[in-house]
Amino acid sequence: MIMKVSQSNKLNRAKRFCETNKYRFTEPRERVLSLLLSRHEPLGAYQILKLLSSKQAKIKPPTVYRAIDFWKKNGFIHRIESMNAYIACCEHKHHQNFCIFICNQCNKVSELTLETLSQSITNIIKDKSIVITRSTTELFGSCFECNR
Amino acid sequence: MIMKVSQSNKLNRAKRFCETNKYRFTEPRERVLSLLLSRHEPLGAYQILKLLSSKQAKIKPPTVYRAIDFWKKNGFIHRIESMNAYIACCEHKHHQNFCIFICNQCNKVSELTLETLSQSITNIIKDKSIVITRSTTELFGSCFECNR
DNA sequence: CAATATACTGTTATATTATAACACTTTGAA
DNA sequence: TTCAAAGTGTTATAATATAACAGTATATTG
Ligand SMILES: [Zn+2]
Ligand SMILES: [Zn+2]
Ligand SMILES: [Zn+2]
Ligand SMILES: [Zn+2]
Repeated sequence: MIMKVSQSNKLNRAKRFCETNKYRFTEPRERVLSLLLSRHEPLGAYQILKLLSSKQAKIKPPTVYRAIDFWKKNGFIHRIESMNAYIACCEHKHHQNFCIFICNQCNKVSELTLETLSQSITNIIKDKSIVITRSTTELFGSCFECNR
Repeated sequence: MIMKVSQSNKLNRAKRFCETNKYRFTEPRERVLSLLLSRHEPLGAYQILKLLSSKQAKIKPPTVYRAIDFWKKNGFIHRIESMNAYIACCEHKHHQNFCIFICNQCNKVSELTLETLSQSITNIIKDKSIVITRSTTELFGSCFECNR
């Protein structure tokens, strides 16, 4: 698979992450993450399944879902809840203060860092004395490019 | 079904909404909305299905989904994307500036009005010159009551 | 080196969530 | 009364996700 430098960088980072943490950088894990890195658009689990299967070697759902779960748990991919789809994380910094933006027209995804968002969530929490352990924000619309 | 005043108020509002807009306030619609109003917790479509079915009269998935879609489209119920579940709208005012909070422990849902949230989204949009047509924010954690 | 524990994969089967398609019914308006 | 539109009932099936269990790869330790 031909990939851009940034993609192979990210894959290397993932590999190093595995080494550091004594997880295995196995074939299904590598293939799933590579695929998501190579196409920066949301892919459903069964799309991934299809794209990784050849006529001879059919991959099965659990193989894909396990790899997805592994990378998701470790912050390398995100699930887009309102689409049942997955994308490779493009930042790997924030993971609290971010939201996902999906362009309805070109289908591209970006992660927006939103300090003010997390700030406003923090504020409301303080008022209501609730504790937040997880949050997702997903925005749909049209991106800069599609917009002009 | 025994219901609190506020619930029957909301049901009446829904009924009036239908009259005003020439939609029909049909039996499946009424039953689905009543159920969601009576239990203010997230219910999956198939939970609704079960709760509305008796031994004699089994309801089928499309019946439930149609009612859900109808009320959702018209702002009377919300889908919680990260749970594949539905709740009755408890406010019916905002619908732009709100997010859903789900308590992991008691499973109660509340809708939080978040002007600052929409404000911070607005800001980021201005910067990036993108246009947002839809957004969801879902927060998970523990509520005031479960928290002390 | 073997023995063994652990993490991971392969496979089959099945659960869960959602929709397509089409015939039928209700309702209101022409 | 006829007709169009909105809505329901029903069957079948699509799309998404997980359970369960046997087998394999890898690292540890005796
Ligand atoms: Zn990310
Ligand atoms: Zn675009
Ligand atoms: Zn609401
Ligand atoms: Zn609670």
